[in-house]
Amino acid sequence: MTDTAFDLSAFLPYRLAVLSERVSRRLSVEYGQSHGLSMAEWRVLVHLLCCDQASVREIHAAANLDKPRVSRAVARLDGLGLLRKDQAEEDGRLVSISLTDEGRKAVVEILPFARAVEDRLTGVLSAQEMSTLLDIMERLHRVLDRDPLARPRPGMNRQPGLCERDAHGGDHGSSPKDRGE
Amino acid sequence: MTDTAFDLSAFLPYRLAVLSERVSRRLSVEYGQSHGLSMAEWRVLVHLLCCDQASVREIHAAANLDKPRVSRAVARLDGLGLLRKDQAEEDGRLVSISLTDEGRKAVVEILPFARAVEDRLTGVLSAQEMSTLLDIMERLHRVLDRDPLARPRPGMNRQPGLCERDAHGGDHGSSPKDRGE
DNA sequence: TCAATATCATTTCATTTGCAACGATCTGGC
DNA sequence: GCCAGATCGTTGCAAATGAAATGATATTGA
Repeated sequence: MTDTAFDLSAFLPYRLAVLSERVSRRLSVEYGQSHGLSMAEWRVLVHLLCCDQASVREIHAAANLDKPRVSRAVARLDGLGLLRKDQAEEDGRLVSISLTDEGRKAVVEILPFARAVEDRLTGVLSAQEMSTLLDIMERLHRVLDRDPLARPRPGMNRQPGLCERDAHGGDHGSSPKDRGE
Repeated sequence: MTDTAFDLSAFLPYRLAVLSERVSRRLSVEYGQSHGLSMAEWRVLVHLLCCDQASVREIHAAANLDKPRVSRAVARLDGLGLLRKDQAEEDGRLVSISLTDEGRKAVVEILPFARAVEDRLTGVLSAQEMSTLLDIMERLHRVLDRDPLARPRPGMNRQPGLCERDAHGGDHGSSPKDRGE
């Protein structure tokens, strides 16, 4: 048992972290340097572009950001005039968040550059490799889905490509408390 | 041109970030709850187990941690008695960092659990899928290697599995300043 | 109707983070 | 030998982070 032999650089969690961080940082150049946005703010804007109207909770669930981060990102974007916060009519607790024209303009401006970063990455993969990669990632997620010590998977639990529209239709989760949100 | 259609959950950088963060957080349970270590501290210990003796700079380069993080992690681990800081003889600037027996004991204790997390992940992949995944990740890195706006790739630049032993043999980098470290 | 509980968004607060600056040390040219 | 420039590790400091607390609103059940 050669238990003391361990190569960090071959450790899958480490490799994933290194690649992911490098990609994320490269992407952040596109929304950071040109528009002064943080990653959280970028994700909020992108999600709103797709969903058109969402609550803090929905963004939290769909963009892999904890609630305080969403709340602060939304507050700053509101101050910048990139989005609007309206009180939801059907539920006084919810905040209905939607892009302003200026906000939409900003995202649409950034989008091609973000796509370009992604395209350069996917450009070195064949269609089948891409499909294999997504399949592998999905299966790794499923391992964690079965692991009680792992966090629940964010967003994209339901049909992919569908932007959650069931804002208030009751809670799907099982945990009784506000814990962990 | 359907420019306003954009699904965050299908965006590769986002998918990578979500998976990586979930895996990292699951792993952190193993070294965090049992030994009260942070991710930086865990990586420092693991690197030392392999390299046996290293400087802050080497750990910084090999473990994907910026210099202040390494410095602080090392300081805390020193306070916990898990490692030792000696002044390097050949260069008064360098600090020679090495595990204490207690430190080695701690890593070796954690290692099986870390491996178990990795094994559950890799367990759902065939040998060929694993090989494909590593190949794909390597190619994605190479895209960023060619991108001047991306960060240089950390560590594992040289032969994989080789623990850097060229502590003071001159600088390999090209940038003239202390910038970005 | 009213009390008990749950959910939503925000805020509080202690900690962590990361960039830049710093002092100390080493190297190379003169 | 000596001085300019580079590198090493640490620290300062402002900003980001995240767990828990808070206040407000909804829902449930008696």
